[in-house]
Amino acid sequence: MKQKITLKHIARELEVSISTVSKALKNSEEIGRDTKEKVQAFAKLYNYKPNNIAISLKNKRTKNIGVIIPDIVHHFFTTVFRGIEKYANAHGYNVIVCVSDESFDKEVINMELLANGSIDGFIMSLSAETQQKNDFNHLKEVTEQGIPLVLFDRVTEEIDCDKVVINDMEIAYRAVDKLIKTGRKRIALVTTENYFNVSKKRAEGYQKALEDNGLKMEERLVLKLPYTEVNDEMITKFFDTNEIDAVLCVNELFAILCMRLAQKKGLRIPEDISFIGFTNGILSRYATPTLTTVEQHGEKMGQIAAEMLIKKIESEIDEEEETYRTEVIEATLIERESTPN
Amino acid sequence: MKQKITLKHIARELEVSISTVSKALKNSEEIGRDTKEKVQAFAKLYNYKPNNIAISLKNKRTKNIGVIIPDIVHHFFTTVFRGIEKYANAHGYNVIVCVSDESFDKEVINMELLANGSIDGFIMSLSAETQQKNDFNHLKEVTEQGIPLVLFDRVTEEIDCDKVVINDMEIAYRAVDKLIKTGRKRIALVTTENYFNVSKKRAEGYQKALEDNGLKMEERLVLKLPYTEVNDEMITKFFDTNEIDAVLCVNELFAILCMRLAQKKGLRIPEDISFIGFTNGILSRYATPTLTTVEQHGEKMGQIAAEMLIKKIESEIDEEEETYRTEVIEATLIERESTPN
DNA sequence: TTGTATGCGTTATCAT
DNA sequence: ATGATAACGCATACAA
Repeated sequence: MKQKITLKHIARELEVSISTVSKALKNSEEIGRDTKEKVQAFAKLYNYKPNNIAISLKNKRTKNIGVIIPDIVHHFFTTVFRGIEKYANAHGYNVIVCVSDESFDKEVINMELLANGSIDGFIMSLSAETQQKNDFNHLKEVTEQGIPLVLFDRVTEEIDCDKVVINDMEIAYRAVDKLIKTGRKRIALVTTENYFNVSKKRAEGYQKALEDNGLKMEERLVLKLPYTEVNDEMITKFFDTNEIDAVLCVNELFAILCMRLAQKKGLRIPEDISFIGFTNGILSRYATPTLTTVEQHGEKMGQIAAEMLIKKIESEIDEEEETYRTEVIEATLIERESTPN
Repeated sequence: MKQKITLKHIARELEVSISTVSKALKNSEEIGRDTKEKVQAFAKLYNYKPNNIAISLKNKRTKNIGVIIPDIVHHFFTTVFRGIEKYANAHGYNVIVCVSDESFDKEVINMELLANGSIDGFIMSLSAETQQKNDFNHLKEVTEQGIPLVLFDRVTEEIDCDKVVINDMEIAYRAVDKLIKTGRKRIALVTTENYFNVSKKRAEGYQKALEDNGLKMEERLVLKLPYTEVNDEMITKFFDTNEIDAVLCVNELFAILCMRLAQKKGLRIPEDISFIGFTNGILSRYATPTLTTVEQHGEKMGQIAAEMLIKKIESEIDEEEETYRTEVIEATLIERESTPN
């Protein structure tokens, strides 16, 4: 087992001082040509690489980014993560991921753990429970310590920091408007409990589009499903007790589930009923029929989040008069078979 | 901005020495009751938390695990990752993820970077390119340095280390055997290029099942698709030029694509043709018809990999007579609508 | 009971 | 041109 070699080893072996070795390896002008060559050759031979931890301690810079997301087995988050990882990696940063699992406690614990020197900044999306409790003290503490933070998608106005979101309201508006333009009049909204910030925004867009087109929003055309463990009955009952000719779903899975049950009921898609879902994931592309969706550009979102974070990390702005941005990414409607054209 | 507080700050403020503070916070018996209380109270008040980096440097232990996977937007890897993350987190470890993006170079670069002190051990699945090149020097260097390594799924026999795999050959055998038992005779295999270790194993199981049942394997019933950018034509042509009554696909996506095109051709599933795919992902559950698949138990795989790694990290075994295990997880056949029952 | 000194691996400042 | 020393934050063996 060849142990990792350190400056000290090289120094001892070559009978020079540690600082000479350090300088020689950095090609410092103040070291003699032959000494430099000797040291560099030896270092190459034994494959010397500086120890990251020691450098982190010295520089008070870890070159690590902490990413905290609610779930990793989830197309959208995965996509954002890819964007983060790519950008970070290309700029010399590594990524430490913690999954909050939609739990407030896990989010807090992980955040505090990483905040003790392991990372230079955070990128995160709030857990369901955190949004529900409306408790953001852990975020506040981190920002007060001067650790840069970027929130994406599931954000909160309670915290002053950089944010990346999509134009949820506008794109929901456009989606519903589009449904109306194709003659649909009884348009349902399938959503989650509205402590989800994004769901709320999407519902607003839905409502506004209806009203601007002279339709009024009916509560009974809004179905709120639990975030996990959806059961078919709720959906079936919803379709049975309402005449519906179009549906906007706040996520892909809800849309797929609804399409299935609607089809089972004998409805033809898109002739009798149209569907649009948020999250342009893999299901949308391969469902039958294929689903018209809102593309959230997750990878771009991640890339921008990473860009904002690294900029903050590397800028030397004197606290206080700090300035924060909220970047809004334009979502795109991807039209497929579930809506007529 | 309240700066992170260190032992030094506390010591200075309380006019005691750093080591007294250090010991007091560890509740050492050798510190006087009142001093301890004073220090602990102060530390709590200012929310003192030891700096992870400093501890890492001291202990030569980072409590970080490096995970290198080919792709993160991929159900199987994501699932394994979740298993790793959960287990690691529950045992006090954080996870640094690097995505090799199926590239040999990225794999090498990331591995070398992390190996310089950032992590205590690696969990990885080989990139496509690495398997193709059959070059594992980067793995060899890491293990020679005494850094524990666990390979999963895409493994190689060239490297001596712990491994976690599924019984690819057996489960492929069982799948094909099952197809035969339901009367199928012309069974196709849709696979990738066979430098993928797992694909090769699955092909072996396929062939053996045929032969054990008195059928012989025909090359023209084996379709090799490129790993990315599959085009429909290749598949269509394959179905047009061959009479086929069942298909085994080495992944979920291939199965979904094939099912679509078979249906387009007018074949009924599973009456005219059955399908079984590897990877029990989200597509399988929501495709029409739903797909019978091989469940690879990714989360369990990740959990076991993490368990093996952490055990190695924390064991004090004297190099040399080290012993490595290969854990084989039993895959399960999940029967759905794409096969008759 | 408390404090001093040393070391983890590196770099930077200041001698020589 | 080279080396000694201090510092990053913490822990611990050893003195006092």
